Amino acid sequence: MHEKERHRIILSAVQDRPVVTVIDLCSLTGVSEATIRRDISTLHMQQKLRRVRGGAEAITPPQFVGLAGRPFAVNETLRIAEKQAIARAAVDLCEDGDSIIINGGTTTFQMVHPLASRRMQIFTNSFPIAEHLLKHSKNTIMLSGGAIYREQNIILSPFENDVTRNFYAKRMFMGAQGVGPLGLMEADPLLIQAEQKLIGQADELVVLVDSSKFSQRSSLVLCPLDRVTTVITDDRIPDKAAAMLEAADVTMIVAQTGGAQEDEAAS
Amino acid sequence: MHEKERHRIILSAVQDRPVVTVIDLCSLTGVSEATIRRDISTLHMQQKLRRVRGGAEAITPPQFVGLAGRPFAVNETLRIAEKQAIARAAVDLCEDGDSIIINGGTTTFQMVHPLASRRMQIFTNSFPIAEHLLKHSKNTIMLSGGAIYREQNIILSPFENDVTRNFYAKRMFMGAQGVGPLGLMEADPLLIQAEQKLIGQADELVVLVDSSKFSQRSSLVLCPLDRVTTVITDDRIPDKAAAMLEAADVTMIVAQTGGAQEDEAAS
DNA sequence: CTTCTGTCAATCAATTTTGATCATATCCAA
DNA sequence: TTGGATATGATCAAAATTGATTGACAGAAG
Repeated sequence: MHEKERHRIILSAVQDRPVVTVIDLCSLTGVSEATIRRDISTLHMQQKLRRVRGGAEAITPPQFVGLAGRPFAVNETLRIAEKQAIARAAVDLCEDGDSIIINGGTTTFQMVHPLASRRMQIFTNSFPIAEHLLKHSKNTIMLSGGAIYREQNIILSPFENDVTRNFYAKRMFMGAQGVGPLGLMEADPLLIQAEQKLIGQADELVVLVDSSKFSQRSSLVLCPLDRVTTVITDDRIPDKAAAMLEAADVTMIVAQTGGAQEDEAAS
Repeated sequence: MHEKERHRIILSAVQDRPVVTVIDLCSLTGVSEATIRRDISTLHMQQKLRRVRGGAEAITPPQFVGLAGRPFAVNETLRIAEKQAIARAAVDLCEDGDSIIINGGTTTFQMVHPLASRRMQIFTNSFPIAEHLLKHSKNTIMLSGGAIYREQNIILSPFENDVTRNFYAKRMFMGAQGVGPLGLMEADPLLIQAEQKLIGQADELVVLVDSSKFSQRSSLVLCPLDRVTTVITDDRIPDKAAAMLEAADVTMIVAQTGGAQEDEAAS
């Protein structure tokens, strides 16, 4: 058994379980404890795992959901003011009693705050959105089934015939990584899959993107612009992008980031 | 039981209720009070929780988020010791890597603490169980789709062809309102519907019921006894009930409520 | 006021884990 | 094949963890 082989086995075992003991790894590899300890030391130096008393544990990627219950810890605070203004404009499109679909994302997540005082029927594939609305609102919440992907914070089923197909709404709200002449773009294939599953279950497609997204380009095209009914963005949208949207016959709503809007806050 | 595992379980338990006593954590982990106190001290230094007299509390004050916030607010504290012992025995049946189904309920919810240090595939229709495991464990979580019923805390889809049909597991764990000669009984038709949807997706059916459930009678029969593989209960089970289970060829596991119990069961 | 109970810190013994050392085995190149 | 370098296994002392015991202390009960 070569060193590389053992290291692969150790790393594999560490991924399988929260903690692996030296003894476990001994019986797994058939070598002595001393060797396993040396291997763990080496891998610890290489940051491939963390060494703990009695064995090793997987290096924990920065806990996204763990700490204060704040999902999307990294992205959450980026352009927060714009996202909140955009999300508020999105909720303003709705009335109590409406059925809507909300696709998971950091921008759409901001819709939960204005939605807290509403009573609507909300279908989502986002666990944090469902969680928040469940705790802080009286909306009816419907959830798509499937596996929970921790990194993306969405629920996705690999099957075609799930409950998603049985829910139909007037509007669907979603974000995007970028918006260009080719349409909506996304970086993560998993998100593409989740979004394409929901598109088609609603009449109108409302896209929430802050103005920086018009200069973003990603590798994967989600859907063409003419499928989009409305784009909500902030007031720093480039003229060229506005023209592009107009040419594609997309309704554009510009949310004012400034304070002009906040005294008529709905209760 | 290694230090990391204990810490996971302690943090998991602390999130569950406003305060956890040292004794609780002893029976939950199977180690001595001294060790638990040392662990609490360590976690207190790490700001992972706050240390209080008699035990520990979460660093974030218990969120008072209305009725639906704390799962099962009323039932939660009833017979908590029995439920925890039963739930622990249930998790002891499983090994890392297993696929299981957990039906929502107050007893099955207690499985989340011993599950915190596991790495398994878990399918559930309970939002609180999914939420807790997502935040405090590394298990793979799969969720059934549908509407979230706030009172029962479960997710239920009225459709036949949802993702539930695509998940199959070795074992399914569930609670019940009562157990009698006719079989498992439940009071809420909604719960019946949810449970019947999951029964059949697993080989073995493991029922978690504290001993008081053998004198309960409810109006609705969920399934006959011969569908049940195993019943886990506590040591106050009446002889008559034990005989009934034996007659029905049901394996019975009696979880010891007291602190001194088997801890060599693992692996 | 006394007693009792539960909690906690300190201490000690037992066990486990670790680090270091050394002898042996294996591999690679000359 | 030989020589040297490296990897492995075994052994043992040091260090860390754990469980049990003890006494101190605070609050409840009598």
